[in-house]
Amino acid sequence: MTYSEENYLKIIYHLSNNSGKGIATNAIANQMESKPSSVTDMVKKLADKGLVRYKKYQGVSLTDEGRFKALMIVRKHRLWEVFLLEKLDFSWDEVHDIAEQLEHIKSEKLTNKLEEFLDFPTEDPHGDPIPDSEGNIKKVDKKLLSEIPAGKKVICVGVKDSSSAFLQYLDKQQIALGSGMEVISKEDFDLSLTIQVNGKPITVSNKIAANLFVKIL
Amino acid sequence: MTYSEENYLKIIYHLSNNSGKGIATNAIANQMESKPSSVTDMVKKLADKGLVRYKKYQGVSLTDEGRFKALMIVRKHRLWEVFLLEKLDFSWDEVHDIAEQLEHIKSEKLTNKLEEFLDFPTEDPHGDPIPDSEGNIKKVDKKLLSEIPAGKKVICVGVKDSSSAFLQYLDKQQIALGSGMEVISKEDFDLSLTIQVNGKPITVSNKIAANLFVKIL
DNA sequence: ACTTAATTTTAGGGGACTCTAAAAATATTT
DNA sequence: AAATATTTTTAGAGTCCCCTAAAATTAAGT
Repeated sequence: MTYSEENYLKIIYHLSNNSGKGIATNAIANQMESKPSSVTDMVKKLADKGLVRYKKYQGVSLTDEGRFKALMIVRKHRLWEVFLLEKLDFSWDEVHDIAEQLEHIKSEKLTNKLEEFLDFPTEDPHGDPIPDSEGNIKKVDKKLLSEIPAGKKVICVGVKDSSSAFLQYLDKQQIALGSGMEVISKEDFDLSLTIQVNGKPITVSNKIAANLFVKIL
Repeated sequence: MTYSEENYLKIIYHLSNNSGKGIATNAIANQMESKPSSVTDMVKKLADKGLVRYKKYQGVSLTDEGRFKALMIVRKHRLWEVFLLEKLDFSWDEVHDIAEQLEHIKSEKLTNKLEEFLDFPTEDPHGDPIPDSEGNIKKVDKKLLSEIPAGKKVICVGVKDSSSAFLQYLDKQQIALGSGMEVISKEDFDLSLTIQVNGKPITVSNKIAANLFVKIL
């Protein structure tokens, strides 16, 4: 598998999560920062290799083999993120970009030894579960903060967007994985939330709330 | 810089070591496991970028900028080798191939943090010096075992070939970096050597001796 | 020095991946 | 349901890197 094929598989995997429908060419192109026509070409190639199912104009979905391959890339990505944070002292907003490169290193033995070196972590620094070497992945039940009604107490368990900008915002607000918070009120007009964190109330936009995963206590 | 350009630079660097002459197209092609015509193409590209000096039929040599870039790749390669051996418990015959991939990861910060994590090693598992972040590299004075006359006592300081096959042979003979040995005799016919190692004499072919670096005591 | 051999370069082409522009199919609107 | 808008695919082309085969240059042998 080439670097590019791996990236396509990974993105198709990330877009697959819920609905049973095929993934749209356009959606893949947006994530890949490429053009729909390029996606069509690549998707045909992946279909020839048996990694995706594809019918013209009907979108794409992963085969079992494709899903497994994607999971192995996600596995490597998240293990390297843990390594960068825990062993090399990177901050959680720096690890993603470097892991995008490291996820393509091909050596099963390396991946497994790295996992052992890190003491078999089950989550990466953004709260996402790490698949094991068989491709098993823990399903975490989590909701977006934007979907929580006023009055509920929650705990922060992950982020949807792992861009530097967003993660640095969270650092500034002293919000980390494990932070407890309570939804005080929700503004109907712009869907912004007022939440109680670290003992004081703060207001966050809907865009913020829609990128923060929480678990209801 | 692309993956391929980096490999060319690295190989030109390794071939440059002594003579002041340009490196032959053929020599590069052999190391790259590609064809001379491909080398000509790439070398033109590198020359356009100011990384090598190139005149038709005259061979290639690195510019200062090219040399620095090559040193940074070598630096990454050797640091990752140390990581694999010391932290992940790989054996010295396994680290080279994985490091060939890891050397292309682009993040100066990662390289420097890795170096710090490993406690600023000065040599890789094969005895080769590790360039620092400014591109300074220690010159080690070492000779090939094949050039040592009978009667001299030496210590093993490195290998020229780092293929699995050769390193596993050394393991089998219980020869490692730091092993002391004495040249007992040299056979004129095939240039094979009889050497005293670990208290007992063994005979090694010229091919073996020409791939083992030693320092005279 | 002249012929032969080896090396190196050019010429032309192929595969992987990407793009733009135009055509085809599907979705949406009225 | 017809017209319009959107999405998706095809067609053709460009870049990067590699190849083979043939031509040019340099090196070696007699």
